[in-house]
Amino acid sequence: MFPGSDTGSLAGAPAATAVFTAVLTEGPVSRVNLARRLGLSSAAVTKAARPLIDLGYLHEMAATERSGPGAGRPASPLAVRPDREFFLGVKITADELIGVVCDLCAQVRATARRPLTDPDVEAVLTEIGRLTDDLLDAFGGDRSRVRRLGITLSGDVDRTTGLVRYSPFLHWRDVPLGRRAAQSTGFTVTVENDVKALTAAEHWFGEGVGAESFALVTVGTGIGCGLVVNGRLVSGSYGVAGEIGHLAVDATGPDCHCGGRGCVESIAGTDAIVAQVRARTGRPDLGMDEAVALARGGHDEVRAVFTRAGNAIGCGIAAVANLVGPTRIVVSGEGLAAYDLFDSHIRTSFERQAFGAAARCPLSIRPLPFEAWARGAAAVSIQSLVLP
Amino acid sequence: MFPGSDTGSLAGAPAATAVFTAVLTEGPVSRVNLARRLGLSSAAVTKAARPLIDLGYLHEMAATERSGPGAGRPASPLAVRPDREFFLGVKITADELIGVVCDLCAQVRATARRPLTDPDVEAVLTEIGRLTDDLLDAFGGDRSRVRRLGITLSGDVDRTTGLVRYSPFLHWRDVPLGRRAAQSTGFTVTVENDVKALTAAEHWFGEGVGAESFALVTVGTGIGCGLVVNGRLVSGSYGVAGEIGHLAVDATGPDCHCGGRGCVESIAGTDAIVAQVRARTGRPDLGMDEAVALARGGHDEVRAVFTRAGNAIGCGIAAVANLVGPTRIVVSGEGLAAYDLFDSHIRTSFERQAFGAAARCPLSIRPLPFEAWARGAAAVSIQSLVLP
DNA sequence: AATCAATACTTGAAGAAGTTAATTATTCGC
DNA sequence: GCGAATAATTAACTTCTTCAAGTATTGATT
Repeated sequence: MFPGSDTGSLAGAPAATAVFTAVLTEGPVSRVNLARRLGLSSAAVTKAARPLIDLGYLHEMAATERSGPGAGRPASPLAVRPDREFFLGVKITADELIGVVCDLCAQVRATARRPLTDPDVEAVLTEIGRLTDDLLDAFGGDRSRVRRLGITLSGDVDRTTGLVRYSPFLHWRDVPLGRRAAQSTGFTVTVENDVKALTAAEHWFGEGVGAESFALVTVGTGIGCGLVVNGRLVSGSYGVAGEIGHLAVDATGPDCHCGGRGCVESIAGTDAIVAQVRARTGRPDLGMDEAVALARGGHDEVRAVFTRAGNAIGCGIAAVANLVGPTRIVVSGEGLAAYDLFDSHIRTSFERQAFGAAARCPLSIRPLPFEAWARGAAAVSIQSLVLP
Repeated sequence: MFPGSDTGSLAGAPAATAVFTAVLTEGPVSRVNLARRLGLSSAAVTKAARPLIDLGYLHEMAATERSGPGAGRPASPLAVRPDREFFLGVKITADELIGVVCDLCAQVRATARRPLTDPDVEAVLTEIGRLTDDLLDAFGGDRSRVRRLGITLSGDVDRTTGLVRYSPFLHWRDVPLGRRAAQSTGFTVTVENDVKALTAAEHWFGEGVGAESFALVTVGTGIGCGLVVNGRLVSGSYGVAGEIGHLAVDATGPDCHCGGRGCVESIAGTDAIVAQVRARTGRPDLGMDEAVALARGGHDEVRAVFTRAGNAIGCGIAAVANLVGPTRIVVSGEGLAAYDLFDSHIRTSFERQAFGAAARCPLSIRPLPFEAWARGAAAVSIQSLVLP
């Protein structure tokens, strides 16, 4: 198939795939440098790079760094042409679709949203079609360069077939979303679980770049975790992986809706926090924003709820560090809007509970921009260029 | 290098390595079957198999299964010749060396032990030399077919270089054990962490065969876990992985020697159990055997200690299932001598705490024969034939 | 300015590894 | 015995990669 064809993926030639992926994720690199990193000869890199350059995916940059005192021919580092191709990303939530257009470097070029009222498959497909139209309008660039669409949602998804095995919030079972969306939109479609997609995005284009293993923790109503181990996303044999939210961290903790007890999510999930704050303040109508306001205002009992939540999250993250030993960990999600209330407790509890040198694992705690989830969807679409 | 050379490893030709590994782990298989599993053409399998047969590692078996109603030429399945080569395995513990001789199929052919009194590197090397001599004597077979030695111990080990980065129980730091043992014994030496080696053994030759992901939990004084994800052993970026013993499962639990609180090991480790039983019975001299006897005899308070321990272990295992979603899990270790006291509590707690379909993960709970640890060492030595 | 050493990249021949398609081998059911 | 079905092998070819040699470009030295 590749090289030469403008129709499909860049997969097919092992070295070409490796070269493209390395340039995409690790920025401009010289051929010699690539050869060292990939365990190839520099001749192989030269040959693998040529068709990628000819197709417009890569180009040579002017030399930047001087290579030391002694001289030598300066490198012509290879870099990605971000404008070569654009990618749509759509994240399906319970009440809306969030969409972005990204370039080849996963930079967001346009965004759009649409409310979602009906979880029926046909209705969702229709809305996806409208959203992609909106996105293309907002994008304004060359539409012929937009050929791929990534869709993500919470649930058990088979990326290779585009099948949604089970999605609780949409009440879907075995929906061939990839095939259906490809038919209705005409794009090449990739479907992936939302947390895994966000993890993949961070691994290729964010703080996880270059990490052999990596974890991304999302904090919100649910608490999830995406894992990269030995350079590959962890999928889980029974459709379950990264369920950090249902680790048991408190034997005397509350019963969780999952059937377990003392789960991280039943202590630190957004809903759980609100429930606890309501119980302690005796105000059954109170929401998250008020809870945060009370805590920031110094209400001791409410603060204690956030402290306990932060500790639970820290224990969960420490569990990830102790079990799989990621090179780095990113903590994110809409639950971190109240970031200041959690941050130090997460860190303290993580450092106490991480075993030995695992405590050295760098922890980035930061909220996500709203379109990050949709960017994750676009990122898996970018990955579909080179992954099988 | 390979094919043709009798000197080194069988690595070098990707397909040959894959074929050999598949035949080794998945028993006699026909070439066509191998081709399907490995994604190769049957021609490629034929070519890859020939040098392995010529070197005496594989042979053709007589056809066994009839291939259905309609007929066809019967397969000549490829099988491993167990006697082609033998492997030494040595596990270093705090007070003794345990050694085995295994054949190519990881069947134990001979065993030996030596007490260890001095943790000094030179002393350990000397004892390893004596133990391998004892093993060869006990083996009685063709010594020229014994060329590889695997050594395992608790601690942070770099398998690729044979470096023991840190081993607390021997007080070793940065000991090049692989190189030293190779010099002193003349064997090709592989060094690996003991739990990882046992996991690898179980993955290639035990209950983990064929599993894309797999976990082995060892229960004893320490509680550890080896993980295989996407077919590869998990190493951990900071020398930490599989530390299931230091997951926090009880926010109100005892302080652990690791600095954390409510760790599985501080509740369910052998030492922790003994300490709790001593405290509850007021008998400070009591040992594990007496504790087990009391529990079996129906002493309620002592039984409660074992129940709590089983629950903690179950929570830890559920954490593994929720995070990495292994295809199957084996629980083992000397702490399971009192297997009957744990078994049901481990299962109950696992099933309660495993999220959704993760509870379907098959759990094998069984004690280990004493030489299993040394067999793990031999297994990594067998793996060194084909792994880089 | 000419030369040298160092580094980056390219080229073409040669080799390794895999594929396809045709061929041979062996069995069952008729 | 014959045809259908399955397994294994062979041979020609494709693809990818390396090796060894050569070209390109720079800074430092003379």
